[in-house]
Amino acid sequence: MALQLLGQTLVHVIDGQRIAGRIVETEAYLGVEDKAAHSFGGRKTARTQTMYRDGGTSYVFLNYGIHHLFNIVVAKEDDPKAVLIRAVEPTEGLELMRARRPAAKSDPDLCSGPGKVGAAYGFDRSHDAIDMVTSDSLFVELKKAPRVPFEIVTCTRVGIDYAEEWATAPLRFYIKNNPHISRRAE
DNA sequence: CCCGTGATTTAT
DNA sequence: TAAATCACGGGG
Repeated sequence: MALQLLGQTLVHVIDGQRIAGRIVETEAYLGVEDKAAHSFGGRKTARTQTMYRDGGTSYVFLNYGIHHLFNIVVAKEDDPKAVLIRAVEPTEGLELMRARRPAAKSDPDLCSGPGKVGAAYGFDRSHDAIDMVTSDSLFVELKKAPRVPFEIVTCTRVGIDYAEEWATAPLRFYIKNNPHISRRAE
């Protein structure tokens, strides 16, 4: 699912204004087996319970006390798998994004990282556990085939060195040569 | 390189 | 109740 989401459009409507962008970088978190996942070992707490919802639910959590990271739950109920949206190529609402991300030095820097996406889209804990299938303010616009074909790079995930053998699992995906990703593999 | 920042989790 | 942890980003 992390692969299918690449190239699709993430939309957030605030006060009738659309913030949108093309998903260019994702990471998969594979539920109870994955030592890097919040739901590893079947952990079900106040924070992680939204990971146990049905696919299409948003999962937003606060990271390092500063950043709201946006994920999409992707499996069936009680199977806590999710995809982290790590980077987006902005397409609509650039002015709103710039206002929310004063530190960004250029447009490609607006959403080139998971914390940046959270800030630019205005996400916080109130955006957690939303059913994106029925929501008219937070959803993914799906296209059957990408307008422009792209190559995908597969590599290891970022910032999970503690996860032992799972730290090297090839579960990060991004669109090759896209200037809006957080960082290149090598 | 180094550090802020604070909810969540896990250890006493 | 206390301490450690952490799916990051910005500034030197």
